Amino acid sequence: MNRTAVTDIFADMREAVLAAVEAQSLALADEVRERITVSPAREAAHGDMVTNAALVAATQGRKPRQIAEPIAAALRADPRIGSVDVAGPGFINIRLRSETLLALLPAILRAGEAYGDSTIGGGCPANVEYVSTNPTGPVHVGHCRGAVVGDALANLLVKAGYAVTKEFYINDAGAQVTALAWAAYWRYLQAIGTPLTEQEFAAEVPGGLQYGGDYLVPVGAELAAIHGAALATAERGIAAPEVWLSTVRDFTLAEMMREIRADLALLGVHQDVFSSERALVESGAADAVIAQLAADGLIYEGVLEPPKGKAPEDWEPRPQTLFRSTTFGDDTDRPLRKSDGSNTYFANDIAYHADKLERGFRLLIDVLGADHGGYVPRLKAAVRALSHGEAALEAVLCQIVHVVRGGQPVPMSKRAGTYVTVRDLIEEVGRDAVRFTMLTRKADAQMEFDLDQVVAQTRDNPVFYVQYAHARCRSVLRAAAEMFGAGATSDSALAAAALEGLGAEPELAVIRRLAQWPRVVQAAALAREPHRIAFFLYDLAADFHMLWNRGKDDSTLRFLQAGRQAESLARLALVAATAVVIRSGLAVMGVTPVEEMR
RNA sequence: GGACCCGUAGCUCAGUUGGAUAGAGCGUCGCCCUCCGAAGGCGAAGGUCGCACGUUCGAAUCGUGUCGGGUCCGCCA
Repeated sequence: MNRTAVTDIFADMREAVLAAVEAQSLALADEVRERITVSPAREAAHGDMVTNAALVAATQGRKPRQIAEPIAAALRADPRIGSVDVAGPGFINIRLRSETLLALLPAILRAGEAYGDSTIGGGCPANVEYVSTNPTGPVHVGHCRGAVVGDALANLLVKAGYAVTKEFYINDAGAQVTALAWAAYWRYLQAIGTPLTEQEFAAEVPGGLQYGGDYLVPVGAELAAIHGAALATAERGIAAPEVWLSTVRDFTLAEMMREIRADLALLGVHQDVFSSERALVESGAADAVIAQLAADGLIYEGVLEPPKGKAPEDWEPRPQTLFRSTTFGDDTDRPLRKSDGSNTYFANDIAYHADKLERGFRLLIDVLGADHGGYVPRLKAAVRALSHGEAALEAVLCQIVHVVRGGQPVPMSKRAGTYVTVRDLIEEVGRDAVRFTMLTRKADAQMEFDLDQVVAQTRDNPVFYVQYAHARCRSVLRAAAEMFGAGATSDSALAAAALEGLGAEPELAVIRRLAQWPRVVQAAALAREPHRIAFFLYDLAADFHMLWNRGKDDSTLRFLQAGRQAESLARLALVAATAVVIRSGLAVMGVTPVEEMR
């Protein structure tokens, strides 16, 4: 649980830079200090790292280039640094001694997959809520992206030092659950041999028969096996709801949640807490939280303005119980009670988030579909009001996924129940391809999921490309174990290998990339953007594939040097460290590293 | 009418939270296997970062406006 920061050469060098700046008797305000960064050089000609320290610390009297030079001089005294120069408007370019870079390899091998762990989360209790759906059917591709993004984000936050709980909110309290019960009841009547036709049955259902998919057929059969004909009339027709509704509803809900959890398990998603909206409602939590807000003067009875330009036909002003969300930046105040006095979904959701706060979470992240974007401001307002500003709600919005095959859209019809389920998707392309591909776009960008591309074994399929790099690493290490014995080629043995033979440019390029892993983790965690991990791994794989191919032209770059064990082990340390970082990244994404391609 | 998201190479997308000459893949063209996995690699061509102002040493990134695409907007959850 407790993550400790492991080697982070960028953080180390930033400390050195700050010390060098302060040695120039430059007083740094905290906000100036914060803005000083040490980042990878964009171009190899600039060295390994660049800092903006002189640009940031410059004042009217002291121009960037003037203060850069003494800072650079101070840095030159650092034994880890090879050379330092000042360029452009006042950038300080740092080139590390190659020994400094090489020393990362044993550090990475000793740390293993813990390399990249960070303490920036500070143990902050964080709750990541994702998938949260109406339990009315199997998980389909629309939920899939949120499931993967939420799960990877939670993993990422763990790696960054947050105390994370993964949570699922079961929306099991609304009218659609009653509709689900009717649909299951229909399958039950069919199972016991009702004389009713589907049309005759549907005519009796309030709101019409929904959820026509055949996934409820087994549920109906099980109900029949358990209850026989006891839930129907003597003629096997529709009995009074008091006879069957709560029984069928509860049973069906349990079955649907079992299905959903099984689907999520196929995706590799295992959440810690499942919270029931129904349980919350029945406990009276919504009324309690409304009373709490009222005590703070944030509740009033009022009439909302109709939306401008798009007033519904049947609009008529009605007094409602309203929450002053405008106090916290929302556009309009929001209703908590319907005109019949029952609570809105929003009221229940406030109670749910109040519950999270009571459980001690200080960072709440909701992973939602983009169609909930308009709902976020009122929820943020509620969390700010309830926590008196001590906790924050953040929303990660996932845009829609279009499934295509060979450029043609795959039709999805929810009404017919034939829409693409996660189960179908995983059967076709595999769990790892689904998870990785879902993370190859920013969450808030629309995505095309091309069924053909994600199984293609070419460079334009990032899943394959990254897996291939790892498989190549493992392949070399297997060959090395044959050659030198498994004892000499384990990660721990390689961590002790002498590294003098290393240091050619393509090798250093890989090590520079490995060096970035901790700061990638931090930046991705702070931005709540797990997709950055996927792009980092793709870049690392590219560096590694390049090195591999350079070995074809230049035999000194080959990993296995016949008859030269010391040189081989030095290169194997680089290979093993690369494999470690790929595994570390894939672990965040929830993707299995493969030993060989098939 | 309003809110949120997006707009970067012919196409699909990154861009390290304000840094230097804006990067990948696909597609096009030209190369590299006697050799650890060529399921790969190297190179060339391709750009007014939608547009216009503004903020400052410096803008794809921040602000305002505007155009285009998407999502949403009181008793649905």
